[in-house]
Amino acid sequence: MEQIIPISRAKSLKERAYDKLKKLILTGDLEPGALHNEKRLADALGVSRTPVREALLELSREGMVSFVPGKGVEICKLTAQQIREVFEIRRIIEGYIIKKITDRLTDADLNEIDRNINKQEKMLPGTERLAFIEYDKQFHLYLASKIRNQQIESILLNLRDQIHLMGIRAIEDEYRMKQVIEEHRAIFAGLKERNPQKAFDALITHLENTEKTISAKIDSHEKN
Amino acid sequence: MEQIIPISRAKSLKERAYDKLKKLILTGDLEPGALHNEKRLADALGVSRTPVREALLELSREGMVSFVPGKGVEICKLTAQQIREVFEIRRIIEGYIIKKITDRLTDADLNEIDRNINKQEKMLPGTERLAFIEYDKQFHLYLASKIRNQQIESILLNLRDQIHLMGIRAIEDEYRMKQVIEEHRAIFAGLKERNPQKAFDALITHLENTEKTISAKIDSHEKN
DNA sequence: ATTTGATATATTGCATACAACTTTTGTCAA
DNA sequence: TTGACAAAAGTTGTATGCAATATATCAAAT
Repeated sequence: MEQIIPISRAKSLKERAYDKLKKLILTGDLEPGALHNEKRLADALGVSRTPVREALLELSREGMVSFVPGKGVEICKLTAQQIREVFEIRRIIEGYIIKKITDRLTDADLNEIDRNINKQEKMLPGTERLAFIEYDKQFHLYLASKIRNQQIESILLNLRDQIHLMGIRAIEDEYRMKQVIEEHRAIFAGLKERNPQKAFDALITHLENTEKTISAKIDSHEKN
Repeated sequence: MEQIIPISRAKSLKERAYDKLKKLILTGDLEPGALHNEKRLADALGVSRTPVREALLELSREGMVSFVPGKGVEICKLTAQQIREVFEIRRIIEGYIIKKITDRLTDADLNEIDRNINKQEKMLPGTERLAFIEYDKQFHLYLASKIRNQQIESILLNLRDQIHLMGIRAIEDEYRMKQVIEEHRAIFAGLKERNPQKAFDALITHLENTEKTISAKIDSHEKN
């Protein structure tokens, strides 16, 4: 029996350019609102314009950058409207998911979720925002994976980049991090008790609090 | 005051290639499962590979085609799983939308919806599937536009192409077309009465019936 | 007959050159 | 000083050629 999916296929230059650019955006090294052109980005990455261009097209579809005719590509800024929209979608979809999966989760699933929360908590004193956000992503996407609907998963995966971008700006203090862990635990409690409504309510509370935190931070940043 | 958005800006070759290819796929002229290569498609469209390639990348992201290494691009087939997934998302999102907009719709909105249904009905005797599907699209997207969440609209817009593909195969008889119109009227009735639950129930019924029709057709087609 | 390996063929991936378009700059006139 | 207009610079859009890679073909050996 052969391995169908290669363990680690060689990545194309386009994919590497995509990964690299996305990372630069998500870490904030490419500042929102800044203009860049394909040539300069290509030179910086040491490749030609072609793969960079294709990577940028992909990023523009995801809303990370936008092409400005005659000027270059702009690293997208977060707007209050965008935040509102993202969290409205999350409440709809993630809310639906959690109700549907509550009594389907196995003990192994519950353990996995519990482990995730514990690891996130242990890592907390260091205040490594990027790692913290990564754990948050795992928590939410793990729940989504249980619904067995790839298109829903990919919708949430796309939103994740925007959420990451928001998180990187909003989660600056350890206080909110502690809150997040408590809120995750509340969701977990609902799941463990096989109580869909409780899990749902905890999730909505969590999403609303997160949205508030982010909105507050963005508003104060926008005064420039 | 200048017009910010040009009335009809010149479309790039990439955009025209995208439109053309999409049309060919949606009309069924490019058969599902068939393999094509960039060169041949480029020649057929009378442009170079570059814009065609970028159009194909866009289409692959929308799930209309998929790149098969060393062989070409494959026009995607519809699977039973895909149908199930699309309609699950529609129930979640469109269901949420209709509840939220019911008591926000103006009289003008209601008239617009009514006109849409009437036009669709009038056009019916000719049994023009493509036009019929277009009216169906307008009906559902008009409701979606009232929620004022661009990201939700774009999610549904993306699904629309898949729905179109399904519809083109499933809506073969005039009987189902008449049913669709009745179901749209039932949704409209709920909206006009400002009764969210009634509108919601009618929508869910409509979506479930549509899914059943499509699934039945696809199942019988798949026996080959 | 089957498997193995080498060769040939087809296709994409990438680099590069050029054309078309947009913005910016600078000059000249009112 | 301001406005219009022309020239210049910068940027993307597109075509094309070549390299890399994957698949298909065919012959030879087991």
